Amino acid sequence: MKHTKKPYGLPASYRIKRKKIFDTLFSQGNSIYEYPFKIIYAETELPEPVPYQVAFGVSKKKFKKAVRRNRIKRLMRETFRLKQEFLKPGKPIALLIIYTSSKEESFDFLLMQMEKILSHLTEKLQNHGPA
RNA sequence: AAAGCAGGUCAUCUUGUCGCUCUCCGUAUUCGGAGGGAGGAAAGUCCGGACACCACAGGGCGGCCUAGCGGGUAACACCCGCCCUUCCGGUCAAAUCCGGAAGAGGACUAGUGGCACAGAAACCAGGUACAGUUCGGCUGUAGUGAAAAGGCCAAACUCUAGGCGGUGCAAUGCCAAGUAAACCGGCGUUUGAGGUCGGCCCGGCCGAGCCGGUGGGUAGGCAGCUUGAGGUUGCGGGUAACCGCAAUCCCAGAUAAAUGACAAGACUCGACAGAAUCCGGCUUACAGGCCUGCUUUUCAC
RNA sequence: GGAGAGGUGCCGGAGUGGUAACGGAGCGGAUUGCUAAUCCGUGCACGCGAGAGCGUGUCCAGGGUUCGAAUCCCUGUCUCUCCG
Repeated sequence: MKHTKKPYGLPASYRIKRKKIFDTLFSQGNSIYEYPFKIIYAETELPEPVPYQVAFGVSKKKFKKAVRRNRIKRLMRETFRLKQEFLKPGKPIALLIIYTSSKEESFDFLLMQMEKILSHLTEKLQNHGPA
């Protein structure tokens, strides 16, 4: 038992905190899309003993007010927290989840789409993963 | 009671489950418990400070800012009181008076400059037409224009009075890790390069390295970081802004960056909006509730 | 978070108190058998007019100073740049 955590928790160690990881994501990352999310992901070494690290992004161009951006990032974090069981990577992976729409969607819709995109991602990783 | 105006104040609430962040406790980064967890504007960054570094921030020129008088304040371009000017309303009208609103409100009898078009003439003056004349280029009228010979403009230069050194927490100090004490060119070591971050000069201080290019490494942690011109209540002073004293309280501190989700319930169905060193103002955005004062109308006594 | 710069017609871009230059695009006309090139005219919006044309407004938005503002001052808004 090297690491335990609450099944629906999302502590700080599961979030990306290094600029270096963001640089790898932007230069070498692959992407997958399912409205309104876009996930940029890359298999890479992580500074913490966790299976994955996440970050959430909302464009300032699309949401000018800080309150709205905060709101959407909180909804995204919440949906990921509740649906993270659908993400089963073989290797350590970093992912950046970006909100691409310019309007705020309902929480239920976001839950559904988050489940979809994480399942697709897991599928894709298992097909191309251990090559 | 209703409507309007002005000022102040509050900013949906309650419970449960899941989750985030900080502090404390339990041998505890991971588990558990207790407690704290956005705003009146947190915003714009428009002013004023505190604080930090640059020299204990010094002199001159330049530059920038402020503008009635008095007070408040750490300070201000803010706030309070008074005066003045302009505008609106009240009495048939005017003056006065009463009520209200607005105002960057020193100086064009120091100088410089500007006054388009129109008009005979526009700031050095000059003198058109008509009429009257005491014949003196004297007076009046016409006409153009915002203004016609004594004026206007300083949110024109300027003058007067006063103020301002610069840079900003990505300031600054410390710890750890790691690369290359690399290569090329230029300047310099008491005959002084360079630094002293705003423009220039002077003076002073530091001073053996500095500048440009090529190429490479790291971008982690701690302090600053929240107890403060602090909040609440009471008493006292002052027309007021505000100040004094006493008691009491501790009320976010993140760093790819914490306050969210779901369920249930209540009502007046919830606006604008999210802390990033910290305060005092100003300005802008904003659903509604409550309180106080004034005015008008209606009803009751 | 902090420090600055700017916004002029469809596009680029001058003007910094007195009638909004200039270039390109577009549109109309001339030239041509047709097109390109060339030459001439034309900023935009609204209103009036049969038409030629005329009037009013317009320099990111609102307010102020002034006889008069794209220009000076204040407030807001949008865009861009720099700072370990």
